[in-house]
Amino acid sequence: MPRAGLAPATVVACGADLADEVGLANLTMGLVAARLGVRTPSLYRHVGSLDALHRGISVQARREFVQVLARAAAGRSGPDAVHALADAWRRWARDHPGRYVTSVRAAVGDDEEDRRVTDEARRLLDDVLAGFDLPGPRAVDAARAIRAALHGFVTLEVGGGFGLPRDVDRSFRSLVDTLIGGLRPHRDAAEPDRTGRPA
Amino acid sequence: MPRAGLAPATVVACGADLADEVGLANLTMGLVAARLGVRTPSLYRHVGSLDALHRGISVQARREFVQVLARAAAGRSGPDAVHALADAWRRWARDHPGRYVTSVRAAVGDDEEDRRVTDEARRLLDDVLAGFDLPGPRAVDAARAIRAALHGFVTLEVGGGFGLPRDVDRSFRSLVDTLIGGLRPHRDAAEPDRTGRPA
DNA sequence: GCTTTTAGCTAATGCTATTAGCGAACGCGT
DNA sequence: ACGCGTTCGCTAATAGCATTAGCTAAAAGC
Repeated sequence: MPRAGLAPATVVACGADLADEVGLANLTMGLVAARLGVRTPSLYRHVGSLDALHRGISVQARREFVQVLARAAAGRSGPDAVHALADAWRRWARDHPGRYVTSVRAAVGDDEEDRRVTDEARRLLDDVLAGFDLPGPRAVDAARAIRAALHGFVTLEVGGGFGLPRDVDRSFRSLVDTLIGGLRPHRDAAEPDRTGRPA
Repeated sequence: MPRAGLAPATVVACGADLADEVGLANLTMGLVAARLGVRTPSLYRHVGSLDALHRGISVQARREFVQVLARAAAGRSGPDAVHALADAWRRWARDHPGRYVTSVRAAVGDDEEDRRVTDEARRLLDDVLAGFDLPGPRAVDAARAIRAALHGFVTLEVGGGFGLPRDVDRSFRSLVDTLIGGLRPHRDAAEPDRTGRPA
């Protein structure tokens, strides 16, 4: 019997593809094995468990995701960069729903690779926000706000959470504009400008 | 053998409690049965399947959630109402992580009860936003923005997505303020300022 | 070529959801 | 109080999935 020539990365990559196709919740060891032309127990030579497979997919997904975001934001700055980042974020989540779900899970503390790619993502967002000259704590708040808002939006969108699918593009742009509006460096604490226009 | 006196609502309520305690993903028919002092197959007299139990929990959770939000926003208006709503939203999600996860799932079309409570939630948010005098389409965008941002924030928070647990309160307030900042009625469409610096 | 490692296989275990079918408990009308 | 049909909770059984044990043969190193 000729060997299949698998490797951990092969199994993880296949799992990632399947997660996008059938949904992470329906991803099964048997499904991965079938696609790889192999019997289910054979996978355990390459990934320790289904949980380990999830973690592997998560790390791979984050790596890909960060790269896509970095490419989108490259050469841009300010609001332009934020819009580019947001659009890429949303598109990637829509194109890779399974990967996206895994990518949000908190990194397990003991996984070095995991921590590294997570840090990379944080740095990317910091870089995009650097042009706004926010003081330290406000930069943290801003990064969290953008992460939360974009994540929430794409989660609701792919989950069918929005009633009508119509005009979702416009709603997304509006959300991103609102976030950008909150990036003005002044306004020390928690009482924004309630009277004037943003620019 | 004396009967346990179960009812669909009993099983669903117990499932909701357990979902909060052990996480929705770890909610099992056997667990619910054990807590109710009953054997697993007995549950099937009251709920059709594990999936049906999830749907039941979802509807109950949404009902409770909407009521909490309504109570929080009652008697307030404008930014004050938005803050109250947001704080209640976040607190409820933290106190009921299992319920919260189910509550976000898209309603299945054929469930009348489900649709009703979902509409109720939408109306509540519309009411809170009514004080901002937003033109129709902008009100839709605003509602979606708030839903997305709050949902994303609490999801990341309960999932441990934020690196440091410190200052999360401040970040949340900052996010809500930013959202409120985006609720100013003018600014006709979705093209605020894409060229210069935000302020 | 021979040996040591290791990938992939079959067989087996355990957990979970779910169904079938039994006997007792309950509600109701008399 | 009594019978009677309905319904509840139970045991037994089936099926799917994750995972482990242990065999065999391919691959890799000498």
